[in-house]
Amino acid sequence: MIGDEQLDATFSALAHPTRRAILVRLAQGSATVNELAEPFDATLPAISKHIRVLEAAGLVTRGKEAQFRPCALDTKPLEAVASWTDQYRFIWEARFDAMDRLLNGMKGTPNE
Amino acid sequence: MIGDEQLDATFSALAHPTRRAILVRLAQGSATVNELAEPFDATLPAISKHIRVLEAAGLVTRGKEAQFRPCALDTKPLEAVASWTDQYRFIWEARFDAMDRLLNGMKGTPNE
DNA sequence: TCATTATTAAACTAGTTGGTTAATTAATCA
DNA sequence: TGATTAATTAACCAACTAGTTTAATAATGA
Repeated sequence: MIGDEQLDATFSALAHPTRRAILVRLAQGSATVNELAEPFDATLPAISKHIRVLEAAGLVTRGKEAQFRPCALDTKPLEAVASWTDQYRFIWEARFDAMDRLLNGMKGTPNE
Repeated sequence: MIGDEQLDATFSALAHPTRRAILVRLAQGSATVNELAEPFDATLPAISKHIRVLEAAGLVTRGKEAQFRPCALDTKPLEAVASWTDQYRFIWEARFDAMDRLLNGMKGTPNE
């Protein structure tokens, strides 16, 4: 199970496009801070702070190799997000099913 | 498809426990602002502001009935979150599969 | 009309966020 | 050792967030 505070940290980490872009990059494998910073206009300290936020949320783990501090993705908090959203899935699937019945002209509704 | 800004708004709306609790309540059906505020210690204006944030993210839609402004859940942004997290699913499923092979003593790995 | 109920607006505050530049730490390399 | 490279820390700032209290709006009901 995942606590409220863990979800707070995860959602707020995911709320920034730069941080989401960093995660997309890390999905392809580990990278150093400089490598991660390269595609962005922001300064290195700014990226460093974003990485910290991701780390605090448990989305990124860090190693230590020579003068590099390689970052790696940890998907556990994303699994937690996925199972949180799953609690609403029945609602949008119900909506989808209703749409589907409508489009197919089959009324599987109570009054038939 | 969903833009970056839409995801920003959605994730940051979901980053607050009070707002997530409001959504849980709304999953059971529409409610007025006062009904939504009832379980919390916060003042009514505070809850009103939270609802606005949810509304701005498209997670809540509002009606107008007499002096009530009933809130209803809209799951579209949650679907967007679910499909965003899905792009990482292969990673955690790979991890799960590896764990599974390990526990079952079957080495389906390259060197065999 | 007047009082009540539901909700929002206004004004303010403390704390956080996201960014900057300049300085510092720490490891490698010549 | 000294220079270079990688990354963080410090100090600062503007904008935003989450909350408050008090006041206003708007519809209902006596």
